[in-house]
Amino acid sequence: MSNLSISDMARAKPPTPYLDGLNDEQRKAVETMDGPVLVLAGAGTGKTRVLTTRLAHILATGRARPWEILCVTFTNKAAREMKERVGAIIGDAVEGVPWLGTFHSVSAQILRRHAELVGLKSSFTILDTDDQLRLLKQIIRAAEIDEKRWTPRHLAQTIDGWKNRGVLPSELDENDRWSFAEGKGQELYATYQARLRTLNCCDFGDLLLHTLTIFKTQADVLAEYHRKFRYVLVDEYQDTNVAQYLWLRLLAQGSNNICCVGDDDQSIYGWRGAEVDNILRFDKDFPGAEVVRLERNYRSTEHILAAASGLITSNKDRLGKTLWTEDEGGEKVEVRGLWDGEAEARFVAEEIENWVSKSHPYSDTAVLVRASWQMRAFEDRFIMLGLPYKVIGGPRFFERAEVRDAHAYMRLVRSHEDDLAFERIINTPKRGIGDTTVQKIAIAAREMNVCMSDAARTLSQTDEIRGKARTSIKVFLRDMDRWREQARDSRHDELAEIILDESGYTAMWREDKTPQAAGKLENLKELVRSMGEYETLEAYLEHVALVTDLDRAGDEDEVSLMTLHAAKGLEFPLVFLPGWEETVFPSQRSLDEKGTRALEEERRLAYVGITRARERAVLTFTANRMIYGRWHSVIPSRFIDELPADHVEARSDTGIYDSSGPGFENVHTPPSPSASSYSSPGWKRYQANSAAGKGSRPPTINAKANLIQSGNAGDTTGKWKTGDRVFHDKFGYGKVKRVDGSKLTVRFDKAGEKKVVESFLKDLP
DNA sequence: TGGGGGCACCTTTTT
DNA sequence: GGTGCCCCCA
Repeated sequence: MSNLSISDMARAKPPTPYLDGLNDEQRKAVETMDGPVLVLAGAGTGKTRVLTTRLAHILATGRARPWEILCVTFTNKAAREMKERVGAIIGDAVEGVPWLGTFHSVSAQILRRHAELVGLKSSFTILDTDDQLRLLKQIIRAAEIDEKRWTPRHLAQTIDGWKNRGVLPSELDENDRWSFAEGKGQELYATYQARLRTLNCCDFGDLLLHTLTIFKTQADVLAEYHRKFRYVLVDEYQDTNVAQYLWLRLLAQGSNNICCVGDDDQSIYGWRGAEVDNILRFDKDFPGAEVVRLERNYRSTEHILAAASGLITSNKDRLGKTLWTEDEGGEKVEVRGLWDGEAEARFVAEEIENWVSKSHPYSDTAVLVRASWQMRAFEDRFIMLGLPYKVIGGPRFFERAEVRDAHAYMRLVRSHEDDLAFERIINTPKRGIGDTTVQKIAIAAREMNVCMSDAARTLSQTDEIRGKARTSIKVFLRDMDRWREQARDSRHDELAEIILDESGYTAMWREDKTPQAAGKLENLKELVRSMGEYETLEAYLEHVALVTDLDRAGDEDEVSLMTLHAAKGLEFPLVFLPGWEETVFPSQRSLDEKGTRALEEERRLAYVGITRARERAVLTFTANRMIYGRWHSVIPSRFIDELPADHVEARSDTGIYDSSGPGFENVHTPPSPSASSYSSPGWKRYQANSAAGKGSRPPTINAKANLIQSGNAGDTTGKWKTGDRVFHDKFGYGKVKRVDGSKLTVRFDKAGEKKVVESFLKDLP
């Protein structure tokens, strides 16, 4: 391993202006070459800058030509950003970095060149989740498995998990085999793969898995890529799964020049198969690896950084970094307790208006939630106030039904063998071709060993299918033939318009009087427009298969509302982090499923959240939370306790938590679920379930009105009787002394005070 | 075949 | 609380 020192390099090459302004650690990360390098880049330390500069540096110093560099990212956004930034440094030559892209797009490129090695044609289509589920459903039905108990979704997840680990059907171990439908998992997986091959299809996982198989089994192909790729760059290494890791390791064996950039503290996709372990054992996987730490944060003020750093030290599985900033002081992280979700939304909206009134733009602020259902309360409030906002990562354009229908038409025109497309649109719009007819066609197709279009053609000439269905099929097939004819000599976007029109698809939505219909028509217009941006139909379809959303103009002055996951890589001067309550954040469900590992991942999510803030981070929790129409009495997140007190300022508006003194240490944490007030049968059942690894929701506690009855988990009807233990927002815990219609007399523990709480029942919302 | 009503579901989701 | 899915009925 020869490691040139920085001065050696400076001597060897002329000064390089793009290196100006980098700090020492960043320079080291850019210039350390000739061996594996792991750049541990903390939040806000200039990760993307280092990666792009490194790529530019390799090109500028003539170490490799653009097509000799493999550079993989996870998102299209990151890939695009890199292209732009490298372009800005070294000029237009980037157009010629053909192997810069996402894991999946690079894999697709490779796979198209060698598809026949895994039994596919190079024109294979990339399936989306919807197609995948439909296919799996058919397979489960065919295997006569109870599809209620073993759902297609469940199978999709299981198979995805296997693919993420790079495991083929034949390679499953005993444990895996039994993880679905009493040992039938393996067979189903094999059937699914065989079906995909017949249909000449790939799902997302296959793009990587097939490429991996080729690398593993075809030494000459691998050698070709070893010769080709002299440098390998990887972004967000902490999010790689096992398949991606194996893929990278095989490719990097050639040059041994691999540079991975990542942050173990920001690994938040474990539930999708990402393995933090990959980054944790980098130096063992790649012997002689240099590890460069980027620890200077350019984003946040001292308090924000310290609060986040303090929190993340509770994690055991981490390499450890000490982030620092020159931006001393600033505002402490604010923690606020609110009565319920509505109060929380009111509070956040008010704070945003305050901020804006000090002549800041709305776009300075973001609300980051754990789960998307939390967004609604904020949307309601924002709409009521007329406060401009946008939801980031909402329903995806290319996943909308109407867009997918249109794609199916195009796919079927392109290839009449696309059975999935055929099934999707044969009766959309309604043509009187129902399930029975489709089933007949499917069975005939299987018997004759032809595609469904061909089977339908044959059947329509016999008496197998009669009446309306028969004429409809004939018309449909004739239309298809005509469109295929037209496809030869018309632009694909114009053809799309013709097809949507003539098939009656547009008309279907025009006649639809539901409020959504107008939006659907808009989307179809947008679809035709975006098709026009691609040279060919193939290029367009490849693009939509690998890209999940259209770019939206992001320059409007609006508050951003999104999940914590969607916030990775972004930053805002003012960040709100609502819903820091046990069961919500950390999410009870992920804890139930994966225990400690999940807890650490939730903590990393908290870390990601706080580190999005440049100037102010405001964290809120409530006492009562409405989840799926039920009230839950909730307690503050353990993550709040884990924040270093010196960097936090806590206030409470609820009266529940003792706010008599200043400072975080005076916030009274209510009893945890193990404490006496939560020792009801419901809680016990819940705890037993959790311990046994079974997911179950915490019991519902009646929290309507201003009075919470503690521990009546089973009974949520709001019946009160003498002796009930109660909890009041102002007076704390107490005992019911007398019940008189809607009037309660309660003695409160703390003050020993007797209060008459009137008419709370009739105030129920 | 297609529409209506009952019912189970309900996290995060770069590709 | 809202939605998508399945079954049953016309």
